[in-house]
Amino acid sequence: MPANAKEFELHERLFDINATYDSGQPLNFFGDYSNEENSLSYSFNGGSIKIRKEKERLLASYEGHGNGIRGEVTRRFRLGDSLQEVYKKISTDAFIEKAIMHSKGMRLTLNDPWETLAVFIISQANNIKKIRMDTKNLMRMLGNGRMPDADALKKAGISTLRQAGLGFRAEYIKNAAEYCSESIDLSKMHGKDYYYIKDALMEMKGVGEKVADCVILMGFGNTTAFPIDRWIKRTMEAEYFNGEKKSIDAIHEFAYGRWKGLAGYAQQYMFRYARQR
DNA sequence: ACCCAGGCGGGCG
DNA sequence: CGCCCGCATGGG
Repeated sequence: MPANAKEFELHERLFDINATYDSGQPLNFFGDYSNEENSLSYSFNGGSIKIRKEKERLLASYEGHGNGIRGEVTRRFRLGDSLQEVYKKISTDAFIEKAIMHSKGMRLTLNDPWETLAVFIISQANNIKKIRMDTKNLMRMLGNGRMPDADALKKAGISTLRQAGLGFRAEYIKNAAEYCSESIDLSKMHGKDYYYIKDALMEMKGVGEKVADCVILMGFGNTTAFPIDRWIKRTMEAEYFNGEKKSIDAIHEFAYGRWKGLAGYAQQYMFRYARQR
């Protein structure tokens, strides 16, 4: 650790760093994980934050100038949420309990809304390895190692975006970048109503219900949102509907009825469990 | 060689 | 509505 990186302890024991990283959340795409020291790092305010565990102690450090790092980490990993309380409330049946046990200590993360929107546009009909690769390409080519903001992406040519590996999603990203730098200000939408944000996001061509729900959950922190991708749809149909095909609307209704304002947590645990099984 | 991937828009019946 | 298809690209 460099001399200017002061390390401090966070008093949270229920935190599985590997599960949190390896969960298809935005930090899985623009953060870095080290196997040797079980640490997760990501850029913040021109510097770099790293969290790691030593025995059962959770430690964080920051490389660069700045303060408020404790607040950033607390907010980013939702340390204000008691996972024990969350588990108690969403443990409605044996299946979800298995999913929870499988990733016990996985934190839901709260990320920058634009960055969340961008990575989940890239995620369409894509796999996690390649989403990560595409994201890193954008960071290297257009963002000086950080996720490029809407302005930077707006100025990029479609051919550049295709070079980054985005394929047909290049048009969607370009479109979203224009919309977010000209027509709406995502940073002013925190705390707004679920449907208000959802409608605003879905104005963009290339942003459908799934991507919008991901942004509401992981970009705005509304845990009512329940993103339904192909894994969740298959899993929900198998576990809760006797294997019958169900519409997205029907699954949403069921999930909200069952897990209420914590449906997003249930979704994240189910997603990781389904994918790793 | 083939199939799949944290979808979405558009066209068709 | 629901269904199906193409979309671009790399990994298994």
